[in-house]
Amino acid sequence: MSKEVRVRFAPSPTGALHIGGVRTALYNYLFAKKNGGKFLLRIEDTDQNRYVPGAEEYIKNSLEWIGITPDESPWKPGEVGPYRQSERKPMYMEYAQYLLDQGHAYYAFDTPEELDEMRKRLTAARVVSPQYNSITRTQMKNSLTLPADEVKARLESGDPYVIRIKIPRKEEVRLNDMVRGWVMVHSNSLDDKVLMKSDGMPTYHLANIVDDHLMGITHVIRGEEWLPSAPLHVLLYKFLGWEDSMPQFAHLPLLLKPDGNGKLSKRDAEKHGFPIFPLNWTSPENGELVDGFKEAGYLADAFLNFLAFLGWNPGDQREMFTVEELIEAFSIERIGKSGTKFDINKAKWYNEQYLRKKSNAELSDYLLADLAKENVTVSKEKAEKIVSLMKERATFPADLWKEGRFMVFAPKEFDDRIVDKKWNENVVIVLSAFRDKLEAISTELTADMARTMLGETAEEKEIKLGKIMQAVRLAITGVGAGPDLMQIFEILGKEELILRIDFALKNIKAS
RNA sequence: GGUCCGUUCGUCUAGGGGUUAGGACGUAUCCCUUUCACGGAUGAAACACGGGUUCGAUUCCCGUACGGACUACCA
Repeated sequence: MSKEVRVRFAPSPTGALHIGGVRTALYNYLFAKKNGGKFLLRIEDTDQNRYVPGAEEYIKNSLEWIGITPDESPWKPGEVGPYRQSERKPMYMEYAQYLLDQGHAYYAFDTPEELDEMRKRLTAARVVSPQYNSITRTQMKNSLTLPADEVKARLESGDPYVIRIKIPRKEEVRLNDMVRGWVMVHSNSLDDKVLMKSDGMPTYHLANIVDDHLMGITHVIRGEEWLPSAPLHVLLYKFLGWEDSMPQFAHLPLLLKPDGNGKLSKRDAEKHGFPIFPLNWTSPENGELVDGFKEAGYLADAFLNFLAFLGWNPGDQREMFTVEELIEAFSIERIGKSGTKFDINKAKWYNEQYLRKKSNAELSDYLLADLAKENVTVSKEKAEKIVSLMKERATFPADLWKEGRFMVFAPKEFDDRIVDKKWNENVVIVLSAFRDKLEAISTELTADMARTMLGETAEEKEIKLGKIMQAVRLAITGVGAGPDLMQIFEILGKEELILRIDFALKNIKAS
């Protein structure tokens, strides 16, 4: 029997969660659920300088918005906590010490200035990539070069030090990535990465391996930017004696800029006017507010569906998926290898599809909320009617109101272009006569009635209805295009219609 | 520069030794609609290049080009 699948999403609380991060979280979630496993959230806050207040909550809220709440997290601890690396600080030294004892790590006392100097010197000597490695470490101040008593003295006197991994020479490091296959790297190209910082905190590399091990992580699904350091991680598992329980790796393709090349950034989002964060984010540093997908009007299920398809596909031609269906269909084998350019049009398309699937009742809540902001109230029933007319033409819930204001507010101005083109005597004749007929009826106006009445009126006046239809629309709505006019008439009702016709007749002047 | 990863329509992708190289977004045209949108139909549009291997390569191999990631006491 194989052990339970456990995966984790491990972001750093350094700011708003980027859409790529959300996708990583989603894939982890889908994989966990597909395999009946657990999805954990671990906060990687080992860099205290980069900690941004509010970022943790933001991550939590973002995941909750799309409904992928972790099974274990700082807010819902399981058995393997704490779930914040800063709170796990005391746990790491033990493993660093073990590596030290095994000769797989060493103390290094070089100051930042000395490191800088070393890099400058190597660059000047035209060394291709200046790094702290098996060659250069022999010229630096560390427990490999310094006499044992000096090392001891330095440690005892509290000299600042870091612990570095001692990368072996001439060793082939290989790993079998679930999306990329075998990746091989020669240890000579690896450098002696810092494992423990001078502030006593582990670096990502150590913390990550220790935590994944201790938390029973079986699969590491993360962005491709980690691929170059994966061999280092494999070495660490080996040195710590955890080779047998080493998780399987899956490195996800990157999300790329929509134009040109490179990794998708906040800058691109601004440039093209689309969101890049799931939720609104107000930077604590400068108070700047960046729009999130949610606030921009993207529906959670549409966003999730869209996100799932950024680098993955089910292998058949379906593309509308609920979370449950995604879980069912998901597999790492079907994740693509190449980077994915971000296309906001596809996101909009998904949103339209999901918007149309929503019931009028549900959608009317959005409309009612928007109306409330302008201190307007209409009945739920009327709101639903408006929504049913508007939803086929909306991309975002806000469009319901933006494009349908005339359903509630009588137009005060009329589109000049349509006035110029379509407004004439015939329109005035038919509209006036229609208005009087409206006044004469005693029942509620229905769309069918309106259609018949208007048709008859035009016939009586011997005017082609087609010639004046758009002008009639203009008189009632102020604009030249929109949903079926007769349906609008029904929703407006005859009193409102009469008022609007009177206003139009009085205020529209043909040029 | 070095290491690693990648490359099918504009974009996301399916496919995989013999296919009219399929779908979706976008786009064009037409139909529907007394408007616009929705919807429907149809079209334009792709295997980066060069060598192998093979009867045959877009598919396998090698190179080249191009793109990307990484190259911190950041994750």
